Parts: sequence; structure tokens; C-alpha cells
Amino acid sequence: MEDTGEQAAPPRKRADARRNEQALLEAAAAVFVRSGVQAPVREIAAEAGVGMGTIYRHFPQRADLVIAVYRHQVEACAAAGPALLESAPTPHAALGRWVRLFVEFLVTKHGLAGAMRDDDAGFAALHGYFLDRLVPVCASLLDAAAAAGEIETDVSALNLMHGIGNLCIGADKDPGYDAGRLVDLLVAGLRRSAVG
Amino acid sequence: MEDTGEQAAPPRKRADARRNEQALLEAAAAVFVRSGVQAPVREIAAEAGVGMGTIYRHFPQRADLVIAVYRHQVEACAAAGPALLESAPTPHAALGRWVRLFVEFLVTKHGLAGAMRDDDAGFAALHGYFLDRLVPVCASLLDAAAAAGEIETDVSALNLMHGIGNLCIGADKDPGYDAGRLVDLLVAGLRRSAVG
DNA sequence: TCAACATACGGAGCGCTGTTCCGCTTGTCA
DNA sequence: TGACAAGCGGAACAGCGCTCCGTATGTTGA
Repeated sequence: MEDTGEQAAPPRKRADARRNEQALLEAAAAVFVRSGVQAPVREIAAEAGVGMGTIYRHFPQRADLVIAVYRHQVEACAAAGPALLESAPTPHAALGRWVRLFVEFLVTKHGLAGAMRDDDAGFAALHGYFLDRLVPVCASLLDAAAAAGEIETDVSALNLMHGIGNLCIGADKDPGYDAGRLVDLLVAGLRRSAVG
Repeated sequence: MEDTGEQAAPPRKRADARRNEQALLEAAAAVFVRSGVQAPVREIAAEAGVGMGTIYRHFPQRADLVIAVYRHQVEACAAAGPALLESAPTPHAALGRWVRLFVEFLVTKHGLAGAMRDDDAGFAALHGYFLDRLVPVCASLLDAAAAAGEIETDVSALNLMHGIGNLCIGADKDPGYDAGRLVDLLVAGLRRSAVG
């Protein structure tokens, strides 16, 4: 070992390469929501307006792309929490909007297990990362709404997220099942006034 | 509706058809253990010595075959419990042999989730069937060994099966990981004398 | 016992997938 | 601005699940 503490300098990427990687991440997220995570790689390439070679340069295997989108969405979801708390009219409204982002994200999460069929340990690690990152964000939204007196206080963030996750199971299979609507109802049900 | 109570007579199958179905079930089980559940349909057909058409006549989709093998193995595993209790020298030996069957079976079970990616409800139903059928069998083996004073009594059947299931996670991925050996150790550890 | 016929079989072939490969394009920097 | 590494597009490849249809065989009534 000859480098001590000094990371091997990552040679800065070309501008178009960085742009394409970002475009792919966004295109994949959109396609996953529209067609499910098992959507063909070609469809994602088309959505992003790039060729097959480009996709495989950035993500050597299909699963790498799924994982990258997953991480990207976890980060976006985590960052959206505080932002919504500032921009939304009330903490409860912020919670509602955040949960909607979370539901979109779950499409990718539910497909992740399939994409990582051969790597249970890796999946568990990613799931842990997801919990570490998102539960505190959800909790802060919940706390803010509680502090404003808007909602009941007997539901934990982990509990709520678990419930939402379960409501979304099978949402991609049955087109008559509107998970988003049910999740909205669940969040609405948290309101103090809803109890009467 | 014109039949009341009378099931539409299932027209008896031809002898070779029944034979092939059975051969397919056994071949698939063998191939799943050897190459994993994601083994190509062609490999199973070859193992059974039949053509592709035959396999798809009996099991219209790949997943149907996986499910059929799964049910078949649950039944075989359930039936093996009492049989082993009679034939093995001691209840603890019977337990050890039964657990070995159970581990082989888990290969199929772990692949089932992948095969049924689009049917969470169906998977849950099958998992329930698996618990209903196998937990009592494992419990009776455990009880017999406990009654003979061979083992500790503070581990439930569900607990033990859960632990074994977890030990087998990822066993197909890492060739250096010998799940079977670890499971043997776990069962050996149940022995009363093992505690000292 | 022996046609005659429905049933079941085998395997080439289809359409789709993930992935590779390579000639061409483009951003970067002296 | 020119030279060249870095990056791109998409045709081509291998392997998959599944279908189709000509052929073979178990079954059944005479």
C-alpha cells in the first residue's frame, strides 16, 4: 500500500458524461414509475435519448442502474423533507407531499428485491441505509405537524412508513387498485380534526 | 349452472402423461438443487428426458412448475417427518435427517419469491401453506426428542425453522459458504449433552 | 386383436431480453 | 486550432421463455 489517506484522484469526467449519467438516473426513475422496474434497458435508453453503449458505460449491469436510482431517490426523498417543511403552508401539508414522493420511490424499492435476487446481503444493506436516512426525515415532519397541533401523536415514523409500504404492495399488478389514494386517506386520517 | 355438487369429471390422463408429469417434478427438483431455481427450462426438460412442448403442456408457465415443485416438496417434507421418526435410531437422529431434507427444500423456496415477483398475494398464500403444513411436523420431531430427554426444550419449531431458513440465505451465491454444515451444527447444538 | 382417433410428444423457431463490441463523434487542453 | 483521449450510438450476439405443428403413442369400441 503506497497511498496513506490520499484517495486515488478520480480523474474528472467529461461534461457530457456527467450530463448523461444524470439524464439516465432521471429517465430510469420515470420509466420505473411508468412501466415498473422490470422495464427493458432499451426503454430507459430511449427515454434518456442515449444509446445502449452509454447506459452500459455508466452502469455495467442492469442491477447497478436500479441500485443507483434507488440511492438517488433515497437522497432526493431525504432532502425533500426539510425543503417541503419550509415551502408548504402547514406541516401536515408538507407531510402529505412528502408521502407522495415516498410512494413513487417505493415502486423502485419493491422492484429492488427482484433485481438483487442473488445478493440478499446487499439488499439488506441497502434497506438499512434506506431506514437510517428516511425514518428521521419522516419523524421530523411528524414532529412538526404534532407540534403545530395538527395530528395525532400516537403513530411513529417507522410505523407510518411501514403502513404506507404495505399499502403499495401489488399496486403495479392490479390497475384497479389505487394505492396512492389509500395512502392519502391514511395521511388525512392522522389529522386531529379527523377523529372528531 | 347445471351441475349441482357433481364436479365436472376430470377426464383421466393418459399413462405416459402422468409419468412425464411426475418425472418433470423430480427432474426440476434435482435441477433446482444443482443449478438454482433460475435454471433454464431447457435444462429441466433435458434432465427429465422430455421435449419443451411436454413441459409447457403440464406447466403453462415457468412459475407454475416452480410452484408445483414447491407444493410437492412441502408434501414430501411433511410426510417424511413421521416416517423418519419410525426408521431413525433416535428422535434426534430423525430430526437431523429431516432438517437436511428441509434445507434442500429451501433452495426452491428461496427462488420462489423471484419466480412470483408479480404476485405478492400468491406468494404469501403459499408461504402460509408452508407454515401450516411443516411447523407441526417439525414440532412433533422436536417433542419426540424432548420426550426422550435428548434435547433442550426452549426452542420452538417455528424458531428453529426460521433460524435454519436464515442460515441458508445466500448459500447459492457464495460457494465457500457451507450452509448445510452450519445447520448441522445448529441441530447438534440442541443436544442436551452439548451444553455440558 | 386390431384399426381409428384423440391425446400427448419433440424440438425447431419466434420474439424478447441483457450485454458486448467497435467505428465514429466530441469535449478538452497544450 | 489541432491532436487525441474520453465518450457515444446502435447493430449484433447469446440466451431466455414460450409457441406451433408434424409425428408418435396410449386408449377404446368392434
